[in-house]
Amino acid sequence: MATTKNIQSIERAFAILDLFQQLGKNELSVKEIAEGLHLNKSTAFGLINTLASLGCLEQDRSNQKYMLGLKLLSLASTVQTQNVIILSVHPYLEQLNHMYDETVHCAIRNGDGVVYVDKVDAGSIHISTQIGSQNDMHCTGVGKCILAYLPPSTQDRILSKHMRSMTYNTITNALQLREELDRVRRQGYATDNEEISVGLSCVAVPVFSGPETVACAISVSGMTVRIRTAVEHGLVENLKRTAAAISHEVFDYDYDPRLD
Amino acid sequence: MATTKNIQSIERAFAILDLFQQLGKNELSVKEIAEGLHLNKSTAFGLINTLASLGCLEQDRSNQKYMLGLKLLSLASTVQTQNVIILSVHPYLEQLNHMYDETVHCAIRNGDGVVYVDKVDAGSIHISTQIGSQNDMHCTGVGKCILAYLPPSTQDRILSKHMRSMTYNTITNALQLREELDRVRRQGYATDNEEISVGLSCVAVPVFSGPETVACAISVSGMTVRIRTAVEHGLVENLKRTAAAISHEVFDYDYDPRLD
DNA sequence: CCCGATCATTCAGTAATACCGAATACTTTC
DNA sequence: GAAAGTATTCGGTATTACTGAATGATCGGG
Repeated sequence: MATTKNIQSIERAFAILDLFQQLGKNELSVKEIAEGLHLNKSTAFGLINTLASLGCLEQDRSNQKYMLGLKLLSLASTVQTQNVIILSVHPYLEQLNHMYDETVHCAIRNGDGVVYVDKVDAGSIHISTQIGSQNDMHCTGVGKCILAYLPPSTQDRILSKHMRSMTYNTITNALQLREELDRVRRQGYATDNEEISVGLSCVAVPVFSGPETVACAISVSGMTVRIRTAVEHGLVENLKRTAAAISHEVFDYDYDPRLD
Repeated sequence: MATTKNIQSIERAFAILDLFQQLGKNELSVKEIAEGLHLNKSTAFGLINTLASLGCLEQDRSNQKYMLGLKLLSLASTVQTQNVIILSVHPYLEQLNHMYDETVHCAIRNGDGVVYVDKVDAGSIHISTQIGSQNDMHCTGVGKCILAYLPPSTQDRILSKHMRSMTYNTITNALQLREELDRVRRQGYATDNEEISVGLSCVAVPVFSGPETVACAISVSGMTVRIRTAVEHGLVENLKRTAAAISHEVFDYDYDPRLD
């Protein structure tokens, strides 16, 4: 990927923006940023000043600290209106939402995690996933769908990392997760059985853009009891059919979703 | 603002990201970017390569073109979970949404326009505003609320620009808009009477963080007939009370919303 | 109210960087 | 299979962005 040498100031600029996420702080001073990234104070200032003048950072006049700017929202908005996958998958999400009145997600791989790129909320209960949020692969339905079809070397790397435990039911053991991924491949869908949040379950399916190539994953999430009922009413088969339809319509790729 | 000289490569990097929005293209080649920004081809390549390795751009392997990356979604997600205004205003939006079952927005000034920073959808009809999208001030309720309280010099600059006509009812005349802004200040609320989209109306109020200082604006939008009915049932007063409550709770600033 | 401490901001010199143009590799088209 | 149009690499160099010290602003304590 990063074949040619990267431009230092751009890397540093985004490191500054990332720092807010990493430290979980909504305001940072020049000093804090400089120290956090081991930069000279005036170097940091130059970067911050540039980012501020571009609207990526904003200064709170009362305490001189900086926070993330609205320009970033605006850029994300463009992503959502331009990304081919997000755009073309959205109507299918709406359709699933109408069928079950549960929260429906679409997620794409991003590095060693997954990013929720689109969401249609249920009418009743709101699930607090954020569009754009980066999530682990091992504890989400969409994550398992994507992980299951990654090349072995990538899988190994991700599995060898520490897997955070979120609930009593999170799979944090590499061996166990491998079995789970095997099952995902055999059955053609993944579940999240209260593995990220107690009381919340989800069913997810991979969307293929080619053989063994997963473009994204879609899922239906909600209260565990409700999801169980939905599964009894054919949720899994419905998701598989939807995924196959997306593969066909959007990616011009056909496969048999094996509805057994 | 831009007091110190900006760092060139960072400006250029964001100019590249902006280019996708400006040209309305979801894919751009190195050549297109270089020409669009009058950069040397290999300079552009260096910038693009860096942005790609950071996840801000992604390359489509089939045609080598680049598109906006998911990293931008992730950054925006952080903005939404960290921005004090967005966070603290959200529950009030929910409350308004529950009362009228109409779409509720919160917008903040960004340069000479406004950015919708939060939205709660109506159950029935979905309005196609994008969180993060930049909008004109002259044809939106929230825009007029914000414009009405800007310092005269800023107002003049914005009013002197060309105002795009969106519908039969859009105010595109500076004199007429000044009258409208006067009314907004006197009445304490603004309306959008099918000025951006036919059939769609909205009522908006400014949220003050200090005397003559508008932090953001909130609005309730929907089909014109429904909004009219809501107004008859006290929508305006409700919005004013909500705005005053936000000013008090969030910004520790009290004023009399003059409910007459 | 003044003094000292802390931090943001400016400035000027310089080492290092990113920029440029040319050369090369790759793709597509005829 | 050649040619045209791109993307990508490379090396020298002018420009740039980095650094450290100086200045300005702000806050708290005496």
